[in-house]
Amino acid sequence: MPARPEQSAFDFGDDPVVPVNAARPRSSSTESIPRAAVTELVVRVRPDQPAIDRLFDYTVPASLCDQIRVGTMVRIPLHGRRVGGWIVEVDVDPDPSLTLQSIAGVSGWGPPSSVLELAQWAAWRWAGRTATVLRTASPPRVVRAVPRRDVRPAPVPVTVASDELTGLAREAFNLPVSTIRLPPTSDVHPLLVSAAARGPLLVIGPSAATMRRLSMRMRRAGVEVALLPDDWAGARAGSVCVFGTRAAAWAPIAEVATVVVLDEHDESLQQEQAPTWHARDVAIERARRAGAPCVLVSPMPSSEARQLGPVLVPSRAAERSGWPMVDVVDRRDAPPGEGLFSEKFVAALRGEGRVVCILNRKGRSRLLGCAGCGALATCERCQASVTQSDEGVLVCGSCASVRPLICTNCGTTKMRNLRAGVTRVREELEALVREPVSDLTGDSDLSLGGTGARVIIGTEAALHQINEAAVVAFLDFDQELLAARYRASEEALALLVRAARLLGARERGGRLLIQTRLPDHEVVQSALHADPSRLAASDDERRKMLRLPPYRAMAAVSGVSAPAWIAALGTQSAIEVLGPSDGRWLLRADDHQTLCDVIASVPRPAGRLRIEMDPLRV
DNA sequence: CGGACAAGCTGA
DNA sequence: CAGCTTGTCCGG
Repeated sequence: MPARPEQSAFDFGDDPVVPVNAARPRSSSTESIPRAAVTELVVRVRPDQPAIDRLFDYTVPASLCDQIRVGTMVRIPLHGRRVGGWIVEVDVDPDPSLTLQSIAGVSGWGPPSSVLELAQWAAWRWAGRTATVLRTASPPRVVRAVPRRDVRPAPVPVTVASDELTGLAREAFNLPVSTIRLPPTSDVHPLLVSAAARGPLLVIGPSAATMRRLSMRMRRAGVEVALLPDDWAGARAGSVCVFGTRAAAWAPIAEVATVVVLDEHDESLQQEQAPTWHARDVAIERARRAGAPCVLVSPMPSSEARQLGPVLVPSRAAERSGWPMVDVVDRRDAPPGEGLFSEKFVAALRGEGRVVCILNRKGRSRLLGCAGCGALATCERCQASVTQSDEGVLVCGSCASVRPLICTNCGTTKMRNLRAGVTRVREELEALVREPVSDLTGDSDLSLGGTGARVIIGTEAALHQINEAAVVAFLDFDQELLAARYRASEEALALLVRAARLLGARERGGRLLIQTRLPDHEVVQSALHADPSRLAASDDERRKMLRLPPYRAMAAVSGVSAPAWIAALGTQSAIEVLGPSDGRWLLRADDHQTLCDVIASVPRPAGRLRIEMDPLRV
């Protein structure tokens, strides 16, 4: 393959680049005698160590001047050692009382200036350090050169049928922030093609596999695409569509005409480690700064999205066809002893095609009772309930001590499994269908061989690892509906969305089977009627009443220096301090502006302090 | 972050 | 009081 022409550092168009001879004499009002006609170029650098949250000035050797621009990654001498850093400003007037050192070298290309500024905003918004965010925004490996790209006209979409979706898209492109409610199995490709016709497009979604697939289809449609994180240099070259997962919110593009966030409701769009930035919110701010529309897409728009802008809804018929058929198995009057296998489930199991059974409990048993005296099996040390591991021994859920399978009350070794886990249910299923049944949990490694079994039982991890099924059955959906998390309902519906994608559109005939004692629950009803607004309505009410996000801004504070920091925070009328519980405080304010400003105003003591903005658990 | 330097602790 | 640990400061 012929080598691609590489562009030299200074014929690149997006940022103002310093000409080689930019080192100009600085006019200094405090000096009456003019300095030498040519002084050295001075740059301001942010070190890549998050703990050093300051900027430092350095001179640039003439030999490196042509590689210097805002964002360039450099090595700098600092306090007797060398650290990395980003140039944040070029040609600055340094404090004349300082003697500057010279940068030690240029390591490569970095984010454009707009992303540098966005990172600084995110550091405020999620109470973190700018350098932490900038690391995410920087190339995974050193980028020495960026490909030259001839700017070509944006491709005209190959007459995408002027269907409903493109109509909704046109509406969305005229709004700063909006959400398109697209059912789980519908195809977003036409939407992306019409967005790409508007100019540089940024597409962010939760799944790397999906983003790869969508980017390849886009390429086949004649659009130049850079897929992150691999093609960072290609994205940096500009005039291209960029696809990627949550970190792509920091894609190194100077200009963007449209930003699209797919599966906006998905929790994996939020970073788990602090700062806990959310790709949706970064994307919205980014689009706002660029004057571009931000289009959120989701089969079940989050309450955050509903708060941020209008939700554009397809016709009832279109939405219905994008959800699978749902069988709700009402277990309220299940005969005792029927266990997890209802008649309807057994019938579905005996049909054709792959059956994926979901039970969010690992191991053999999560709750055991003695077959002799009826006592619940508990830990000898801490009284918590014990579970039975894959190996058959009893393990305490809270102190992890292990003991053999014996009743501490009467000495019997016969135990009744009151809440079976995946390992045990796999054996029962195998006995029932008389064919091999595979189990699949987060610990399973599918890369070796994969599971060829027709019937699969797994935790929700199975929904990420299998991509096709004729039936998906939730054996105990109440566990999801009743989980003690404030987002439990949304998380439960998100599981049904995942399941729907294994089944495909309604016309394919796949069945989504839900065993529950709460058949009237909004989550179940939303899936049954292909109408997520049923959950949305009740969710908004509840969140308003309980003063939860998005009606309030919240942050969780923990870590060894949390008590000291909370003390320094004191009592302020603008924010409410709750806790501590388990060494964790909750802060609440009317909005992010208030909460973030207060947090930023309190200096951080030394030691570990974790501030989790917009926590998933409160 | 991590090097420098100071103050504090230990043992003969 | 040397020799070592622990803590605080600060960087261009």
